[in-house]
Amino acid sequence: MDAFAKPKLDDVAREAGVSTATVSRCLNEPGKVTAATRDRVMRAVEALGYTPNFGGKALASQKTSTVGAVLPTLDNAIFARGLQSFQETLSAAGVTLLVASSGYDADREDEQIRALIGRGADGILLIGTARRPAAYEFLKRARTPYVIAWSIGEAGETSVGFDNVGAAREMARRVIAEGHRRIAMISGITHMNDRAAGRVEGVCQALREAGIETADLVVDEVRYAFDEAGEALERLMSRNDPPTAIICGNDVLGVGAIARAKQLGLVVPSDLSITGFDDIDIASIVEPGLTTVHVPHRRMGTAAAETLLALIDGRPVSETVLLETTICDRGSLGPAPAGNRPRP
Amino acid sequence: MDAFAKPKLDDVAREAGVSTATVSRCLNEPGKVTAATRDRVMRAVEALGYTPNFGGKALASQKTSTVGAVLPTLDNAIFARGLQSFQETLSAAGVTLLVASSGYDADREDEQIRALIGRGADGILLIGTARRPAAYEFLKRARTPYVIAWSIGEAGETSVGFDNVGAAREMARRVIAEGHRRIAMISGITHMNDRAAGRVEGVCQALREAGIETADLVVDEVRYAFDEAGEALERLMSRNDPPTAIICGNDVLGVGAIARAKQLGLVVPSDLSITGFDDIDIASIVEPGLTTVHVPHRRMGTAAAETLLALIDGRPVSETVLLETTICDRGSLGPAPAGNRPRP
DNA sequence: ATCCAAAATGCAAGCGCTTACATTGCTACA
DNA sequence: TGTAGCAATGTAAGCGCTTGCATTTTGGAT
Repeated sequence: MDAFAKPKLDDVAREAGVSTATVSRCLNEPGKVTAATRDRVMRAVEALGYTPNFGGKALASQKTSTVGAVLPTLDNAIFARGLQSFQETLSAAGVTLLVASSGYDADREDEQIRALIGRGADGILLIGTARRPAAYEFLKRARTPYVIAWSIGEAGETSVGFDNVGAAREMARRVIAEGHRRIAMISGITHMNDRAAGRVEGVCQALREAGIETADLVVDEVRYAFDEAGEALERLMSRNDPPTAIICGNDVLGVGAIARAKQLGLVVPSDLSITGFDDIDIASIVEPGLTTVHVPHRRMGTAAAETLLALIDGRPVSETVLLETTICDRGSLGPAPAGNRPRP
Repeated sequence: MDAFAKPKLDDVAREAGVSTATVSRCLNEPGKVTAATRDRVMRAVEALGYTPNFGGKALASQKTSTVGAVLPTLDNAIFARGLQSFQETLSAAGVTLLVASSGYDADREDEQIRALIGRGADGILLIGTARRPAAYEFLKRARTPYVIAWSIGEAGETSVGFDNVGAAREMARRVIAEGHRRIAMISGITHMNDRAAGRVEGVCQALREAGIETADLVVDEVRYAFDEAGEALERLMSRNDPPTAIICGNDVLGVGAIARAKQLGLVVPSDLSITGFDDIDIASIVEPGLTTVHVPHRRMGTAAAETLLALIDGRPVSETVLLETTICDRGSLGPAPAGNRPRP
């Protein structure tokens, strides 16, 4: 073996005085090899600094021990946190993670799914259910198993998530129970985003239950960013009938709204109640603390990984893993003001 | 072709009435093929829903169009954010990203580096310089190019980072300029973490410059978590000579410290000044805003990706890309209290 | 000692793709 | 019309590994 060439299975076999088959078995099914041989082989592997060639392995075994994940963005703590535990679980199983992000764009998501399939991902993690049919086509055609997280998928799809509609409904009920009637939402863009849409839907349901005209619900859709939430808040508060409570689609929006409300001289929650969704760190750092829906992101990541691994191995999985959410009361939601609040 | 089998190059070739070589060229070097042929081939690809087999491709071409990144954790906005732009840049170049995390553990990092090399990563992104020699061994042996981010590497290493020592020194100078003399640090664990160590070093340098005994500098090392910072703060403030300013190793610690300080009834910055490092979202959400070192994480991610891609393609790269940091004044650093503050 | 089943090992055929080299089919010019 | 020269395409040899099957070895049981 040329000193500069990377050692291959053949070299190890020669060094150890066995066949390539035995070396391969040593590495992949050590139980099938005598301790003595295994020892000799391992020593040779060590001596030569052998690392299996990925392409060869993937080609011969028709699997990559790699799974992919397509997230809207990593730049939001909820996905980063979920991904972290997802990755840890995979890593413990000897599987590596391919990461792609779509920037909340359906076209980009299609592309990324395709790319991951092309990279030989044995399975894929997807966020939410709303995407164009083409994406599901690729997956089906490639026979690549996938798991949907953050939402509950349709029948026949495997998913690990929580009830976005129900959780938002519950939060809205609390808001209503505090006496609020003029309620608004700052939501993420609902187009092609079932989680954002579900949260709006949940709020609508609660309003209907309470006999509040849902046509009156003002929903201001913005991208998930502090500033955007701040601007939405200003828009909402400068209406003729400003809300007394604003339900935000997630914590980034909630915190952004609180920050701007304070800048405008509004006191939260006595002038205006604000709620969030997710329960990320900043929800407990901001003042007042953001009352929000706690979502078990880490557990979701772990469960998603376990489910996906099972799917890949052909082990049975429960089609749906439904995680519980709870409401964290931190102070940003309070009773509706008694009289009419002056406009800012 | 069996209707259930995945189509392969052969199938496409047959369908289009050309050889596999031509199909391959169509896909990889379209310029080398007549428009008419290309058309016919593409139509066949489309009709069959062909996707190249990753293993085959990797084996034959000896590259994977894949790069890896080993981060301490994704569960810190700075890494998540940097990784996001890193990934975007790669994706634009048709390269996919393998992600692994070490949990700030050197053994785990070794493992992960090995795993990524084993997965055929064409290049690897590493955070910081402190790791055991074995890790560099693997990289060298596998001849896998790598880029170090977040720090400046040694000569011969390619890195994209900033001056941790200098930035911390600058911050400490500011603190000293505000009249503080009893200064403490809440630092990340410095063992095998050159960034954390560098920040401590920077503070020491500034103290020396100012003629302050560095032996007096109390450094409380904790893991990067709000609560840990809170506890460190309590420890520091219950000393006989509590500090009037605490320089924190990053924003997570800084925000955790501010939160605990407020709980203890301390007013920041009039009773106690606190500074951070990184400039993540929460630094501007907490009250008072955290005076901190702004690090251009996104630009770092992008630059790291560009550098790594160049390295892989054998294009020339500048060994070191040094990014500027700036100090963001947000209010948590103020003048040292005139008299002695009562202990909490 | 002998024989046999079971365990360990070896042999060699692919896995699906790229690419060096050979071949074919043009164009253009004499 | 013949042919040099080049572009387009085809041929086929690997790339490094896994694995079904054949072969050898092992360790009892007789």
